[in-house]
Amino acid sequence: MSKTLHHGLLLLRVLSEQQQGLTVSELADAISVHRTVAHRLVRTLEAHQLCRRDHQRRIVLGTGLVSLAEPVQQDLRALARPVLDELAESTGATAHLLVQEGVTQMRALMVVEPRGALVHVSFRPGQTHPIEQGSGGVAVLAHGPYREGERAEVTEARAKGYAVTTGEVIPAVTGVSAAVPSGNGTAAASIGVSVFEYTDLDQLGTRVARAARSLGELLG
Amino acid sequence: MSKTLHHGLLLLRVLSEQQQGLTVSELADAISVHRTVAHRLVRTLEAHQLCRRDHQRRIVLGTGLVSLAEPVQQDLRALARPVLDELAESTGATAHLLVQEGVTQMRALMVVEPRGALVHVSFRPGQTHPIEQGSGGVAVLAHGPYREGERAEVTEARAKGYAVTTGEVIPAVTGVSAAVPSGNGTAAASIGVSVFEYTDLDQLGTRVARAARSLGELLG
DNA sequence: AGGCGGTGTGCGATATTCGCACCACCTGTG
DNA sequence: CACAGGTGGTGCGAATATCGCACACCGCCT
Repeated sequence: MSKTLHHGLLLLRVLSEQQQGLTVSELADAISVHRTVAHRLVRTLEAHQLCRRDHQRRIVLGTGLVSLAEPVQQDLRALARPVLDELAESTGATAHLLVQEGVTQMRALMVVEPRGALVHVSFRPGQTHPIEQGSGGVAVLAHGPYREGERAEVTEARAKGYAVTTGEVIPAVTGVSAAVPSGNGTAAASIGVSVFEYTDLDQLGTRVARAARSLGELLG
Repeated sequence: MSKTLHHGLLLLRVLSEQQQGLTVSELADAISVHRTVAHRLVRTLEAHQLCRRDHQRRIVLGTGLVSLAEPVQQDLRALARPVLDELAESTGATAHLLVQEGVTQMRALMVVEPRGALVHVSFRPGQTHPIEQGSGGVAVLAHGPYREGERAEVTEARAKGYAVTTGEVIPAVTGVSAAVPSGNGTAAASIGVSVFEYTDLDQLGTRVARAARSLGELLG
């Protein structure tokens, strides 16, 4: 593992968690390197437009990152867009696409908020949470074979075709998700909705499951 | 400038331009380093989830990038979202938010496509082009003082309040943009629409200019 | 003036990286 | 079946890029 690159990437992570901007000294402290080291790293990041100085000369993330992030899972996102749009519109709830990250985490890749809904759940793409928690991870786990000691919610989701959890990722918010099947039988993604409250859970579940299936078919 | 970090960031850029995936050897050739060096850099990037192996073991960008890119210009994007939505909806054209990058470039930060339009322009956020070309850059230049030898389009845009160019960024596409004023009189961003053809250019211009002004007021 | 906190820059010591050599694996081929 | 040619991965000594001290500068406040 490259130490210098590692430190540079740590800087980016620190910057992404503190969007109000940081000084070089603060960055150096945050990743436990000498101030001059952080300074040289920042210069390099600036040259790639991954960070810049704001109006107060504090260091913030740069717009080059949107260019880098755009192609990430481009095919999946392009296909998921209309599916999520339709799901958000028909349910009036916030629809999301999650992908498995490693073996223990799920990451939000897309979030589509419904138009016209007076109140709806809102959260940002990029967020991660343990795969055992939340309806998306449960749905992905339920798409795999039965595992000794799995959560009851996983077993139930395998039977029903969709997963439901409440308050595990966002307090007081209920998630309803289904796994997106990929060609070889595995599932590394889920589609779902997040709601504050619901009336007909089963109807929500079948709609989510249908959206997940249709995305799976689009993926081939 | 840190050489190792520089090389790692070059790898990310190469990966972002070739989304079909690359091998370690190809990456090494692309940035002119030894294969083992590229290998070590890739390992470090993988550890930060900035790249991963796809189903064919080829190296592609990782989802960690969406977490890093999310907070970029978060305040500006959050405020611009409803303005762009309204602009795209009312004009039936693709609306975009561009920001100045350095002194010579403009970068697309947001693109909102109209809903329900049968045909519309589509392009990806993150793209950059010279500030002299395209309506967005012209609008930003026109917001500044008169400069000797500036393009006629800039002078005209300063008089009209919005800029119009055709085929300078995307062939056969006409852009109509206005600068987003920021508090201290400078403009580092523009709002605009892209159309294949238009009927009432002046109406389009006034709508764009109104959207840009309203975003400027939101920014304070 | 003087202290303080931040930024930026040479430069020598040394820790880090470089890149060769080597091994393992897969695949198509004579 | 042996072999060539491609990729992936790993020790390890030599080379070099990095580290971090020391110094200078700037703006701000007391």
